[in-house]
Amino acid sequence: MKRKVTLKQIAKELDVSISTVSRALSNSKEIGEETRQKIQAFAKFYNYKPNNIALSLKNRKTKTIGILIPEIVHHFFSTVIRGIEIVANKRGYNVIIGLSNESFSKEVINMEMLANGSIDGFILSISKETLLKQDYHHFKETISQGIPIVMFDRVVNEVDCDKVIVDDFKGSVNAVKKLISTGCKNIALITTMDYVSVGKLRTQGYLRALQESHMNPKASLILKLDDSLALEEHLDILENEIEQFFNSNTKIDGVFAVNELYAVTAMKVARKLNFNIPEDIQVIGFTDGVLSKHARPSLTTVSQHGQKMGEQAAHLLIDRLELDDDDESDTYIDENEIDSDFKTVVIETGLIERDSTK
Amino acid sequence: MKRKVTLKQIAKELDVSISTVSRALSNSKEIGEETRQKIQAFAKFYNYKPNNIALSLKNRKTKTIGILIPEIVHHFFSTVIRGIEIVANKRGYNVIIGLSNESFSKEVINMEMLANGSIDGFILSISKETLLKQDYHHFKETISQGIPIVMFDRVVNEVDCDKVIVDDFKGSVNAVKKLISTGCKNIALITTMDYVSVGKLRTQGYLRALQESHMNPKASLILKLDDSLALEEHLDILENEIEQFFNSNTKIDGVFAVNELYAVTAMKVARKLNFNIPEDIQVIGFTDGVLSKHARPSLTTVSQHGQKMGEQAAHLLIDRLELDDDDESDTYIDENEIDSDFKTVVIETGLIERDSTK
DNA sequence: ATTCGTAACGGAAACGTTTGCGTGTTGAGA
DNA sequence: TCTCAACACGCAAACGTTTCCGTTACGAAT
Repeated sequence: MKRKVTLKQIAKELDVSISTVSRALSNSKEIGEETRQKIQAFAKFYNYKPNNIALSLKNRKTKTIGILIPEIVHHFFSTVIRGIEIVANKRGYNVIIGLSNESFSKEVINMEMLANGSIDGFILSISKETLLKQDYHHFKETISQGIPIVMFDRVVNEVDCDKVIVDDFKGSVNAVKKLISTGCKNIALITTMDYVSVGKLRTQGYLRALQESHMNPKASLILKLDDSLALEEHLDILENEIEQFFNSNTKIDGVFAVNELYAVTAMKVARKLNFNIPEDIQVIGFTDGVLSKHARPSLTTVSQHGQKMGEQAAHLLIDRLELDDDDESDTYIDENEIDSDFKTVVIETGLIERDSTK
Repeated sequence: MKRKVTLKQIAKELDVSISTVSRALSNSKEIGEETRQKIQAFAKFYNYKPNNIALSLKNRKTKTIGILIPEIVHHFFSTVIRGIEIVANKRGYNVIIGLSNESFSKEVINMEMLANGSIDGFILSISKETLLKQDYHHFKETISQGIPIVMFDRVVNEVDCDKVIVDDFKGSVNAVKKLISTGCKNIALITTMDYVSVGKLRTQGYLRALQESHMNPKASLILKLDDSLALEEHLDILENEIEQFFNSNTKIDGVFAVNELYAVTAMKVARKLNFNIPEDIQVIGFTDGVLSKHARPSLTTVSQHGQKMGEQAAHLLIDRLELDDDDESDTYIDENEIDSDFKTVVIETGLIERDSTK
């Protein structure tokens, strides 16, 4: 077991000082040609690599970014991670992952763990419980400690930071308009409780689309489901809920669902009730994941472009990190300047038309 | 922007020495009651948290484990990560993720980046390209540097380390036997090229099951597909391949596929060719993911229990890390002892019976 | 011969901790 | 009054780097 070789060991072995070794390896021309060659050869032979931790301590930056998400077994989130990882790696950063599991306390704990020097900045999506409690102190404290945050998808106005979102509102409007334009008269909405920002926006989009087409929204056409039903374990309950919903609204000829699972379940129920898709009922979902492609019939969805969101988020964060490098000067003057230029990047959604619509 | 407070600052502010502050905060009884209270109160007020990087440098351990996987947008891998994260967090570790994207060089690069002090140990699944090249020097070097590795799912005999696998062979045998016992006479196998270990084992399981039932395997019933077809972009090509396969083997009444995608695609093709499932053709897949639950009909699968694999892997790694703590003594004597007790944990597969089988 | 510039290198601080050891003060026992 | 614990605390090293600031030696210029 040959431990990694350090500068000190090289120095001792070659009978020079540590600083000479360090300089020789960084090709400083302060060191004589001969010694430099000797040191570099020795270092290469013993496969010297500088210790990251020591560098982090010295430079006061870790070159790693922390990702904090509610759940990882989730197509959307994992595509975002992939996006982040790609640009992070390309720009010389590592990513470290924390899962909140939709829990407020886990989010706080994780955040504090990583904020103690482990990472340079955060990219995160807020947990449901946090959104419910509307307690954002941990984000604000982290930011005030000089650790930048970039939020994606589930964001919140109360926190000043860079954000990356999709236009949930516009995406929904377009989806519902598509249903309208293909003849739907009674479009149902299957959504979640309002507290998760994205659910709310998608609901608003649905309403706006109806309004713009001079159609009256009916409460009976809106099904609000508890989030826990989205868990795989409660599939049957979800199915029952939707079946009841369908049965008490026989005229439904279009469904807009705020996520993939609701949409495919709606299709399943519709078929069970002997509706034909898309002839009798058309269905559109939000979030383009694996299910949409393989459902029968394949599902028309609003695509969120998770990977692109991740890439954008990573760029935003790293840009800010490297910008901060220069202004280490502790100039209090331009704090306002800096505060004010937080960006919110909006990723365009797309409507991927498949077989569940005409 | 209030930077994180350090021991030094507290010491200065309270006019004591750094060591006194450190001891007071760790409740050392070497420090007088009064000073201790004062320091603790001050620290709490300014929300002092020890700097992780400094601790890592001092303790020569980072309390974070590196995960290296081929792909993250993949149900199986993300469940494994979830498993790892859960026990890692519970035992006080963080996880940092690297993606090889099935590329040998990215695997090496990522490994070297993290091995330079960033992590205490690895949990990984080998990339396809690495398996093809059969070049495992990076694993061996990492291990010889004192950084333990735990491999899961895609493992390899050439490297001495802890491993966590599912019994691909036995799982496949059971699946195929299930098909046989329900009357299938001509069972097709849809698999990948042999170089990925798991594909090979599953193929062997298929053959063994036939053999034990005194059925002759026919080459015409085995479809070996290129891995690239598993990508979502090439769905149609995949579909065509399978359709041709079905057309040239009209007697097929059972299908065993080595992954979920091949299985659902086979079902899609079968239905298109007007076969009824499970009456005319039964189908079983490997890997229980989202698709299996929501396919029509729902797919009977061999479940891999990814989360459990992750949990086991994390336990194995952390156990070894904390064991190594004690034997820092540089005793050369028992190196053999230690080398020899590498464990290979086998996770039992289960057959989840759904509607694609009788 | 003295000064000076410069090439080539070493010392030490700093990043933020922990910890072994040393040291000063106090009180009690002889 | 002297000695000696015990107590309460400070110093400094160490983890592995980088970098600022010396210091030495030597040849050249004055």
